[in-house]
Amino acid sequence: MNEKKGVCICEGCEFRDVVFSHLDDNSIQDLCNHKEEQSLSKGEVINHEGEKISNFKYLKSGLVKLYRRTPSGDEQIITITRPFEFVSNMSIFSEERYQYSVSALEDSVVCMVKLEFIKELFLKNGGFAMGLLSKISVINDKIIGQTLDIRQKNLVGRVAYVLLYFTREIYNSRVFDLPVSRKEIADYIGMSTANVIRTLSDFKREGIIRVFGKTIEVADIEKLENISRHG
Amino acid sequence: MNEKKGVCICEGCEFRDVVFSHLDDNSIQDLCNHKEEQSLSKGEVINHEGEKISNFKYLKSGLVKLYRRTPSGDEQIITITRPFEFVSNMSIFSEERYQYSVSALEDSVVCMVKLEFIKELFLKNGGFAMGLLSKISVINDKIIGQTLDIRQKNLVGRVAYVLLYFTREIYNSRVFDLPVSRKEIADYIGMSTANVIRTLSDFKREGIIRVFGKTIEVADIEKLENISRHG
DNA sequence: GGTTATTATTGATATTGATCAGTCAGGACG
DNA sequence: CGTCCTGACTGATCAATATCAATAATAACC
Repeated sequence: MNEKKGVCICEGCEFRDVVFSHLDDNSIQDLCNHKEEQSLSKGEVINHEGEKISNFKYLKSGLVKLYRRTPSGDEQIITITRPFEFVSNMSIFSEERYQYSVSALEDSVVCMVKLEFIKELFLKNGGFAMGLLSKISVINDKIIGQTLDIRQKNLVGRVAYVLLYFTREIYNSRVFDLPVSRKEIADYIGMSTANVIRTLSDFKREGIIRVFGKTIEVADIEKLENISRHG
Repeated sequence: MNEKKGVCICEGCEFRDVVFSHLDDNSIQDLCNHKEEQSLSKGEVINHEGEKISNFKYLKSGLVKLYRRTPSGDEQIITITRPFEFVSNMSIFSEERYQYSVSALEDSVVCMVKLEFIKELFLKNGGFAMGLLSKISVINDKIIGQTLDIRQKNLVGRVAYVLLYFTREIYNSRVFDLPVSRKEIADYIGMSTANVIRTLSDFKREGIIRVFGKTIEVADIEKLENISRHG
């Protein structure tokens, strides 16, 4: 978990456009001086459920999962998301502590700024505040929508749904390396690991997907969409 | 659907403390002059999924359900909530149109202000912006948490969970009139109506609840908690 | 490069929940 | 007061999914 401080290359940061477009160059420079970057390897945890929130964080590169632990000790994955979709946890302004954990599914870089600093900015600058609120709302809506989508489908529909999610939202490619284990897919869609595997095997047998180790190719995306829609 | 305009009794409004505590008396008066109240009878719809968002709305009194329609035409209830917990839809600042529908489960009063007006206030007044963001975050976290809680339980656990939800969060009483049909409970917890009814009958048989028509009394709340926790 | 530990896979079986069909009870209304 | 209609309820059966157990395939590690 390697940390760099103050290295300011914000000019090229994609996130700038999303939330920070309301800041002038001075404010951005100021922000840069307050930011820290953190490189994380696959598997490392970014936030722990229950930990005190002290930084505003966003994902600069990589891929993360947002999850919590159920009373029975299982992991429940809330969402999987890539850069700029993920702004800290949702609740940074309303809660003292993280509601959920976040960890890296691929090597990732997280950018962080002291929460106090962001709060001041938020209070001073209405445009920034509005941009941030919009961003957080969109993320929340996405999570809620996803959860409801999944809830309303059956096993095969859910598996098809995640495959399409990786294809479209995460990798934007019909061929990709699965960044999660079968068990993690199961934790995400709320089904048993054995049945996730079985369903993937079925898809393989029917020629809907091809599997080479961790690499998956979606061969028949229309069929997958149909299954996801009607499942 | 009866509308009153400009009647300003904001001094007594509980919502004021929640979000509007950052406004001075003038701003509040100004806000009052821009607000409209709407009385709705049980069953009436407050927002339609897909409709254009033009007002900031909050629930002054009553009880509402937030729901959407699945592709197959079933209703999927996202949450059931009482006054001050519900601030318009989440996405008022990020989306053009409502993502979900909202309708009244009991006679309700909704207070509304033109969205433009709230946006201006948001831009001008950082404290107000922060208050609003916090409120929206809390609501979102609650919805996400609830949905995850439900997802992770089995049939009996889910039914126990909603009964406890009504007891604790909605009515704060072990005796209450169910504001929803059995089918709505089913749409809420994602199970079939028949099985919801069966489970309620089981609870009745085991002496965990008593049922007099629409009225429910939770007789053994510890047992219900156990079922909810382990179910 | 062999050994060990995980993770993936599959089949058999047990549970859980959905569906279907039918009855019942209560309210709305002529 | 009867009839219609809707929501509540129940039993029987069927379908979906979980669980358990036993290998196979991979990855991790000395």
